[in-house]
Amino acid sequence: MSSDRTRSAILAAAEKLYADRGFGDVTLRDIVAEANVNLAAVNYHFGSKDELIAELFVTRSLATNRERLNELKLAEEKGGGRAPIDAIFYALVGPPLRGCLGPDREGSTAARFMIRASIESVPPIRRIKNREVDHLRKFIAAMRRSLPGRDDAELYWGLHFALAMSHHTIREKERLSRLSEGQCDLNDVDAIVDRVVSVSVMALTAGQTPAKKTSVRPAALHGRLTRQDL
Amino acid sequence: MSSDRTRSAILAAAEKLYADRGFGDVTLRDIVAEANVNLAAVNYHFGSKDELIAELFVTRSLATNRERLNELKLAEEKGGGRAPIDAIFYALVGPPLRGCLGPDREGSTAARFMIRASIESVPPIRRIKNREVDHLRKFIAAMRRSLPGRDDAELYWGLHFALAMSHHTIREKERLSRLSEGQCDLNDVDAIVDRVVSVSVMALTAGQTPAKKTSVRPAALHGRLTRQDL
DNA sequence: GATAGTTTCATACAACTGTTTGAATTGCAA
DNA sequence: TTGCAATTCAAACAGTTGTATGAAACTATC
Repeated sequence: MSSDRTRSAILAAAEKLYADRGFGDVTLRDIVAEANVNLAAVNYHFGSKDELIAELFVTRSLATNRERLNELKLAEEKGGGRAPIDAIFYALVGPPLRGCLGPDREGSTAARFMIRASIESVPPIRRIKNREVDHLRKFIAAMRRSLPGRDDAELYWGLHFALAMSHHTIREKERLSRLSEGQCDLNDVDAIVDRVVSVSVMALTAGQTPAKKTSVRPAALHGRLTRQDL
Repeated sequence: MSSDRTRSAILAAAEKLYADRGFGDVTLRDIVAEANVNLAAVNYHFGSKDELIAELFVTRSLATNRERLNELKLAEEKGGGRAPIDAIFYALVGPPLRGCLGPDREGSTAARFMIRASIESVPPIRRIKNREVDHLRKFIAAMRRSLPGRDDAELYWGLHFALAMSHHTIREKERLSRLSEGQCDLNDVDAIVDRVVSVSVMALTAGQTPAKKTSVRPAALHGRLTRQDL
C-alpha cells in the first residue's frame, strides 16, 4: 500500500513512452528512467514486462467497454428493451472514436497509447483482444433484438464493418489526413461518428438475401473482372 | 548471378517463417537454418534484416498494386474513360481480398505473409506503406472522373472506408469467423468482395451535405449520449 | 524501539540479437 | 592452369534485452 507511488509512476511512464515511441523500441530501462525508479521495480510490482503492458491495456480497454455498455443499456432502456439500430452502433463506435480522436485528445497519453496498441498489436495485447468476443456478443444480442428476423450473418457482418471503419479511422487517421490533404476533418469527431454509424446502418442492408446480389451490383458491373482477365 | 539460389532460398525461408510465426519471434538464425545457408549470407545479399523484410513486402505489394491498376485501367477503358464507381471499388479491394482470403489461399505462404504484414506492421513495412499514397491518388482521380461534382472529401472517406473494410476483413478473419461461429463464410471470397463493394458505394452517399446530418441520425437518436452522461 | 514484512537498490546474469570480419572456397575468364 | 572476383563460411563482436539476486532501506505493528 505504501508505495503505490512507484507502481503508478511506472504505469504513467510506460504509457507515455509507449504512446510516444511505440512498443517496439521502448525498453524497461527507458521506462524506469522516465519514472525515476529502480529497474527491478517493474518485475517486483508487475511480474514481467508483458504483464505491465497487459495491465496498461486492460485498464484503458475496460474503460472503453464500460462506456459502450453504459450507452447501450441507456439506449435499450429508452427504447423499452429494443434500442434503435443506429443507437446500438453509436454505443459501439462512439466511445473508442471519441477516446482516440479529436483535437483535445491530441495531447492525451491514453489516446495515443490506445492508437499505438491498435497499430502495433504486441502479443500481450493480442491475447487480451481475443477475449473481447464475449463483449461483442452483447452487441450482437442487442442488434438481434433491434432487428428481429434479420439473418444472423448479416448482423455479424454489420458489426464487423462498423468495427472496421472505426478501428481503421483510428489507426490511419494520419494517413487519411495526409492523403486528403486536410480535406477530411479528423478533428470533428461527432461528424466522424455520425458518418461511421450511418454507413454501418446501411451496411446491414447490403448483403440482404445473397440471391439479390444483382440488385446491389448493377448491370454496369456485368463485366467485372475475373482473374484470368489480368 | 551464380548464386541466386542462396538469395531465393533466404527469401522463401523468411517468407514462410514470418508467415507462420510473425515478425516478432523469427530471428535471422531461424531463417538461415530454414534456408540451409550461412548466417552471413543475409547481410551479404540483402544488406540488413530490414532490407530483407522490405524486399519481401515490396514484391508482394507491387504485385497487388499492379493487379489493382490493371483492373482499374480495363474498367475505365470499358467505360470510355469513366469507370462506374463500383468497378473502381472492385479494382481497389478485389486483388488484396482475393490474394489473402479463400480456402485455396489457406496454404499460400504469400497470403499468410501479407496477412502478418497487415497485422504486425513492423517498421520497414510501415515505411513502404507510407509511400502507398501516390498509388491511392490514382483511385481518387478515377473516382473523381466517375462521380464528377461530388465533394472531394466524400471521395476520400469512401476510399478510406473501402480500405477499412477490406483490410479489417483480412486482418480479423479469424476473429470474425469465431465470433460468428462460422455463420460468416470467409471462404466465399467473391461474396465478400461484393459485400465490401456495395457497402463502399453506399458509403459515398452517407456524408452527403453534412448539414443533412439529422436525416441519417433519426429522431430516435436525439438522446444520444454525451460524455457527461456516463 | 525491536521485529517482521515490504519495498528499493545496485549489480550481475544469461541469453539473444543483428552485424562484421577475414579466411576459405567456389566459379568463371583469360 | 592461372588469376580474379564472387560467394560462403565459422567465428567472434558489441550491444541490448528482460529477469534474478541478495543486501540495504524503509514502514508499520506490537
